[in-house]
Amino acid sequence: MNEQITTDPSNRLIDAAADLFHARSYGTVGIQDVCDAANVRRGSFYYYFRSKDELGMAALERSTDRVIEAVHHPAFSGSDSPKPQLSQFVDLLQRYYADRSDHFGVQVGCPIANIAEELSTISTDLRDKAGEQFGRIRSYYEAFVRNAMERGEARPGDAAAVARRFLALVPGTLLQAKVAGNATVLAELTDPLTVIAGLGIDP
Amino acid sequence: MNEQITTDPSNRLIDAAADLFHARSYGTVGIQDVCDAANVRRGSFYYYFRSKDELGMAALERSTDRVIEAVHHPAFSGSDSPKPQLSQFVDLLQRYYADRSDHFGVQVGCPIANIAEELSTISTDLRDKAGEQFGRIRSYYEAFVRNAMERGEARPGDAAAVARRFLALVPGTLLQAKVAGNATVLAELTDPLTVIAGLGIDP
DNA sequence: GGAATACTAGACTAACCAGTCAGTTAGTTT
DNA sequence: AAACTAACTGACTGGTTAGTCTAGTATTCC
Repeated sequence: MNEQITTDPSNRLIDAAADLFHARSYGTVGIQDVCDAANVRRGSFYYYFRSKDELGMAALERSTDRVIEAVHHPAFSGSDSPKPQLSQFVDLLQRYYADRSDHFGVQVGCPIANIAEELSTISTDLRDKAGEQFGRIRSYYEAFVRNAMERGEARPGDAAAVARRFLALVPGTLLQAKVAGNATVLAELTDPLTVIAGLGIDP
Repeated sequence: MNEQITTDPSNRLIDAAADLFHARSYGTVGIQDVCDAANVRRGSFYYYFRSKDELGMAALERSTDRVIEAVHHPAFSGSDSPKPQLSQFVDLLQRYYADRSDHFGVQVGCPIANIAEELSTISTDLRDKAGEQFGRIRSYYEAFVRNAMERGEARPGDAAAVARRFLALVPGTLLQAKVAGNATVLAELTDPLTVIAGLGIDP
């Protein structure tokens, strides 16, 4: 599905790593595992990456690319008004993580949070890279909130602050789904996001 | 501070493990490290615990004990009205994590989320134990919200659902603090918690 | 055709890991 | 004092790890 033999080895390694780190963890996935999944010989690995950390950073970026492409971009880039945008966002989010969890055979959480939680206190490089990826996602939230405010459909205020709350709530909810072993909590996301953004305060 | 030589070896191991897993991660902390910190000989470890996972579960419980004792219990057990309770909660939370982060020399996140994120897809035992610990904390939130609703100081509704949102938002915010390397986002917690709970909706 | 570059690959190193086990010590019971 | 037992220990095992090294092959450019 993701690991075609047609792409170059470097990309295959990144794809495989993004998958494996997401499904398991950084620590429990060895370079050998990634190479096996990417159909690359272990000796060749260090031709493409200087270290496991470097692969981890590339995998973080790849994971973010994927989720933005599947969820944030389609949900927030249209010309819909904020409320349907938000419910489409939650819808796509649910679908994306249902797909991933199905594919891996286990309920997974946010791939960035996964690595960030495991390694932020150990590697500043990976911590910074994770922060960067969260920032990419936050900018989608911020644009959404700012637009909603400008349209007068959200309570006026600090759009950046609201975006930070989105960014805490969404991976937090994904973690609860992961711990519960099912995705039911994700369905409840629309409500608190709506409330936090102060959407539809006009009645 | 936590590791007195006066307590029994089992408790010293659990305390040391809770600290080390919190400061680093489950995977990067070896049994040798825990034994060194607890002043227990490595051969003795398996007299007290059957496996590293068993120690991990005990450490999860210990971490929850600590944070409840320092934050949730004092904040929510008094007879204060909901609003000051909530602001005291955020206050104590900030203080607790400032202390821990100072002690470890690095900004840490939620210790339950730490292990849960790393291992939920790998060990169902640890996943369930983490879920159990989150449940203990959730019950504090739920009691708080239910009380606020009964007092008529919060928008009536599903107290359990609101508690679940608290449980997503708080560790989520702690993760953002960890990734940022500082605790500034924690100061912003009162506001979204208030809004989510629908506190003070009377004006 | 020959040289340079891009890429592949397996063997190897040195360290580390969780877990086992045979055995010792210290204290109590009979 | 002999037998028993709980507490404790260092050495060991089998396996895995990230990363290095060197030799090889394919491709491309001159």
